[in-house]
Amino acid sequence: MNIGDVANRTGLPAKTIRYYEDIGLITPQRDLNGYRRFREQDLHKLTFLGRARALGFTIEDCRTLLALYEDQSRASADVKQVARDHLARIETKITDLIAMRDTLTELVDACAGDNRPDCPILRDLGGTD
Amino acid sequence: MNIGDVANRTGLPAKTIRYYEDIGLITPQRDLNGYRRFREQDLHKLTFLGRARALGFTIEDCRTLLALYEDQSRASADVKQVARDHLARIETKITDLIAMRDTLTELVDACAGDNRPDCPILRDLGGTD
DNA sequence: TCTTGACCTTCCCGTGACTGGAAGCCCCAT
DNA sequence: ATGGGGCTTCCAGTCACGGGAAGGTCAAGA
Repeated sequence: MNIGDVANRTGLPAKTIRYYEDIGLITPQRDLNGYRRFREQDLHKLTFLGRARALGFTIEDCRTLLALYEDQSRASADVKQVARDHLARIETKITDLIAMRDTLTELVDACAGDNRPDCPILRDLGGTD
Repeated sequence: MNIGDVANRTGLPAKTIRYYEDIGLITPQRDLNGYRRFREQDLHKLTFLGRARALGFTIEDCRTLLALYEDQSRASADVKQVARDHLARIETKITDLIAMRDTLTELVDACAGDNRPDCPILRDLGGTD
């Protein structure tokens, strides 16, 4: 299978697939003409990577998870730890974003949004209290 | 005032302040020895930038907001629009992150986290349904 | 057989908002 | 004069790709 077919079947852009090879996440074979030749195993890995990335895991997390995935003697505790760390980072991000959202919502609500210059948003940012 | 004092008073790293000058957000004067000399006006702008960045506005948003801030004849509607667009982006991010969090939480909860290899997290990622 | 167009290859640059570090100048105190 | 801290510029790296150029390959149609 060529990269275009793999891109179609995995939903990953060809560029991304090449990038994943560059950084050693996958190692597809090569045809005589230099084209990458993907086997089912590669497709499977790429699907794995696509899902892990969709869950927000970093590339390095993905590398770890992929290694665990392939290691039949892994301990599920190791996988769980990676996921839990990632979950904690996500929780932090959500908390931060919600704080931003709340502040912004207040400011937006307080702003008349007309053609006059007076604006609580700018007042807050400028610290003109 | 030199950059170190400004960094202390604004809480922004000196590197960041230099960067903001590089990209034209501020234009401090220079002493004869080449040192940046900051006036109150610069400090005020930097504080503004610090707050706007803390609310997650992009640098380009900040550039726009700063221009509006300095424009005495602005319409508050323009400010509000920038803030509302940003708010919408934040809401989207929050939604995405919450979806990730929920999925991850389910997976983490389902994983025994012991020394056996069986793991629902990897099963899900691998799509072995 | 030739050509067209879709595919594939590598390589390099750009993204956002900085951060780290090197090399070197400046200033003040001892 | 020497030491230490602060300042300067410039270059490179971050993360996970995306855009685009220059060129090789392949299958189908005229």
